[in-house]
Amino acid sequence: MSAGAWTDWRPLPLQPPPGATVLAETIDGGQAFRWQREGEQLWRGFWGDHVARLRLDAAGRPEWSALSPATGAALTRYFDGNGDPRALADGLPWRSDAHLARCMAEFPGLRILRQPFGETLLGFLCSATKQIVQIKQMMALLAARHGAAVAERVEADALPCNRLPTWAELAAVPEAELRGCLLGFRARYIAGTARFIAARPGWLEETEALPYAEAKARLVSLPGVGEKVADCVLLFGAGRLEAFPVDVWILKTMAARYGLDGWKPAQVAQFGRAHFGPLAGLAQQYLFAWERAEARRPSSARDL
DNA sequence: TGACAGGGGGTGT
DNA sequence: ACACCCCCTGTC
Repeated sequence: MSAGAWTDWRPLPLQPPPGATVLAETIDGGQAFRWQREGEQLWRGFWGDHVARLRLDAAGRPEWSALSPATGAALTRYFDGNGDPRALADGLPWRSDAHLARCMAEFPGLRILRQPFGETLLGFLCSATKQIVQIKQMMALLAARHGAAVAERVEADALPCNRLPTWAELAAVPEAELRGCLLGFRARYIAGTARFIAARPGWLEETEALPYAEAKARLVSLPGVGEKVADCVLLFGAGRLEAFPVDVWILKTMAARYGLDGWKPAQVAQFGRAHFGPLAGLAQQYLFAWERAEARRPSSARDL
């Protein structure tokens, strides 16, 4: 357990540096569910055994402060674990896809996070027919009630610092208690998945290391994990940028911007992989960010 | 202030 | 197609 004091602020050398909008979209745009805004330019996030604060300095450069100096290296992996974001972006077909180019220009430096595999699975098991705010509440309750503390509480700072429960820990939690964490019908899925994983030591780690298709086949065998959830876990929790999760937002945006009206999710997924290539998941994140921004815009400006 | 629908980043049958 | 849970949000 770390000492209960924040380190000094240090630069987080991300290239290109994300602005406030892109940073918010990256950590709080549906990839991760454990970042909380603490101020206009200040965030606090949890992943694995890490707790970090993030902010932009006066020049817009990202800085971090944590409870353990080791969190610096973990942050770099968290943000840059999939490789150089500039090279990745250049590998997308923006030259021949005007809409994609527009999305990328709107969110320069948007990244796919490299999160811990197991807790990404937990997050997306909670995501079915839920919005981000509600998923975040579920995660917060699971961590507060069933996760171990990773740091002493900082003085003059009453916020708890719990990591999420491991799958082994979740396997020991009665389903009724899971329902108490706002999980609803997802509690049964999580309980079932926890029992499955707890009974097979090494299964999750092996799955993470498998090639995309084999890893996905194993994930969809878990209760509550279908195509969409499996692709989210592989994309956001295993760096498999070829994964192309198709949810209702992507279904809508692909229908509206790519003429895929009436296409089924599996067809859209096939189109996405063929059209966007091996980095289709990154393209998906740009499209998703664009649609989210559109939805927030006043409808009068949207009809243009 | 408070009740009341409506609908929500899917999955399983 | 529809049930599955139940909380959030917008509305009266």
